[in-house]
Amino acid sequence: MNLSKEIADIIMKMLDDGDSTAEIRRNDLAAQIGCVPSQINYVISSRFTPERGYIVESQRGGGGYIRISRVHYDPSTLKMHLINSVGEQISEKSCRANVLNLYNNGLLSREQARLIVTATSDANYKGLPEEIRDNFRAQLFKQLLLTTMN
Amino acid sequence: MNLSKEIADIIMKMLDDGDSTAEIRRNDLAAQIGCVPSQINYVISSRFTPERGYIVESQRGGGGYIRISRVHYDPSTLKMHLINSVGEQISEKSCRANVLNLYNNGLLSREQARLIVTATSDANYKGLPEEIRDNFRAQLFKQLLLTTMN
DNA sequence: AACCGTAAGGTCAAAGATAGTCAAAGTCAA
DNA sequence: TTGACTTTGACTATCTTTGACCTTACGGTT
Repeated sequence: MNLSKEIADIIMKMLDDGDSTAEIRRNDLAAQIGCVPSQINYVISSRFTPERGYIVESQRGGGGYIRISRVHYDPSTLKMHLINSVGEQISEKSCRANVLNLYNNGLLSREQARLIVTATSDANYKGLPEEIRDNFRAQLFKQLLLTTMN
Repeated sequence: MNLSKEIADIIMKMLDDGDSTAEIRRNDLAAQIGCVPSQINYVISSRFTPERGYIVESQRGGGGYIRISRVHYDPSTLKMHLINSVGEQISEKSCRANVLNLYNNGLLSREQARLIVTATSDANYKGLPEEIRDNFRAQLFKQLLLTTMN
């Protein structure tokens, strides 16, 4: 297992244990794991992002800390944001990434995610003219997202 | 036996052994077999495709991996019969009726049924040439049903 | 209050570690 | 001979790890 995952797991564990809040001392954690302190920052900025539903606060100086908390956004708000941000076209890749993201955030069930990925896969667009696939996908993707709301 | 088959066999074996999931490290496997790493990609993209019931996830960088999982389905279900009975084309109406039927028989969750109806509605096929809509719908419908079979 | 030293955490870019893509070359059966 | 499938490797993209240097906070001292 790589360092980043190890660190992420530790933080996750703390979040699950307590009240959805993990407070760490960067240097101590780094020393405990045996890595450079900035590695902690890397893990936080790559995995505990606001998009994934985390809020991070920190304080420098003596008695400093990093506090990570998990928040729950209103699912339909997030989905509406996404729908609005998808333009007239979307690539298969980008679509898939968005679905994965929603799934990881618990905004789509596994079943839903799977169906949406299938419905927006180029593999199933055989026979559709290349130049309209991304348009069609965008249209369908937005509609499918809407279907998962309410 | 050629390389590709050898690699495919190894992955198949892993899928059979465990919980229908095989996680490999591309470079290691390539070294073990004695081929270039990209050969692994070739095997995966030619044999472990979504159409054949596999889902592939991967991660680059340190601690990277390729994870292949199989979605299995029970061929004796109504779904399989239905899939086999859907030909090259299907109308929106017929499609909807089938979904409703599956739902009423508890073979699809409400969520799933809703998504499939949306994905196969003519309302979302604006921009698609009339003459290919039913073909397209049939193709997508079958694939979506497969996706729900896991 | 102003200053200063120490104790945190923050940033950023380079180096390292994997995986992905693509096209050319090879193989083999029809 | 041809076409589909396979094999290779150069090049690319992405994620991780590390370390040098920067900024901020707190607590004494003057």
